Amino acid sequence: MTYSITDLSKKFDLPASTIRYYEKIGLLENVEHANSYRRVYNDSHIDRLNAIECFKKALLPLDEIKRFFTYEKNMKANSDKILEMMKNQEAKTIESMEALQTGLDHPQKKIRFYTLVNEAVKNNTPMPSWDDV
Amino acid sequence: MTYSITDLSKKFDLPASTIRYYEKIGLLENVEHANSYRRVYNDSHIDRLNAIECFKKALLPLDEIKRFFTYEKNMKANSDKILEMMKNQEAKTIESMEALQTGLDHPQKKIRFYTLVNEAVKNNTPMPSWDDV
DNA sequence: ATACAACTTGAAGTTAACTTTAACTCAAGT
DNA sequence: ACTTGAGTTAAAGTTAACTTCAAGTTGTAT
Repeated sequence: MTYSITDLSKKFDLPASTIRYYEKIGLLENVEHANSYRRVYNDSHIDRLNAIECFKKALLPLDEIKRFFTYEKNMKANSDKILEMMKNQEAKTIESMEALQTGLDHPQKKIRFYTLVNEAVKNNTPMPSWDDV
Repeated sequence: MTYSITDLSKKFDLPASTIRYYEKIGLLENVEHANSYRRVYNDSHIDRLNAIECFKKALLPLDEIKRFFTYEKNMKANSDKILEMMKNQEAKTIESMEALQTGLDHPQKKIRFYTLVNEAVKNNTPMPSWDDV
């Protein structure tokens, strides 16, 4: 099964320019150019793009994602490095999630406060104070 | 109590250039310039920077943070907008946390797999397959 | 008085991850 | 043969959030 750049563009909801860009920076490899012109992709590229999208969601920068694929090519020799990288990323992600939670506290307090403000405005009752939340 | 830019720089672990930049884009307001020269900050700026750092952790972009402060100046008139903004941000943050979790699944499976690879290499036993994780 | 450290300015430079542009190339349909 | 549409290239432009730079200013210590 082969795919055109438009097929991938639709499948992954990425502009064709982005897919070309990923090839340019080495994230997508071994892309055939039919008649030395148009790009032709196969299932290995589908797998690769799935992995890229997954890592992007995990907030890995593209150069780290690329480094992962480089290591993965010889996983026997690089399993240590991959293991370290993944554990590292796991730690970062958890840290990031905790930061998000900390960041949420403030907005959530604001939400409670401004809900009270809204009610006060609507019911023409006295404004709340921060002690009320 | 007043503070120099270096005081704030140390307190918030931000380069002075960043603090000047925040003033430039309107995130820090009403900064006195002593003798129309050096910047002098007060406790309101400490509060503001605390809020900024909090929102940054919650991954709010600087222009949204600025918009928040603008609304907050007249919270009675803008409580609706603030409320909407905060709920919006809460939703985004939760979405982001879920994406992080999804992104973690892949690395975590890799960790399990490469742990097995590591063991196989060290013990000179057969390599694992993906079905083993 | 003068040197120096700490500060100032506006403008240009940086990084990541793309996007846009301009000019070009095919293959297929009319 | 000609147009069209999908694809190509290299290079320049974009956005966010800063950082760096060059040149100038001020209070304080010698």
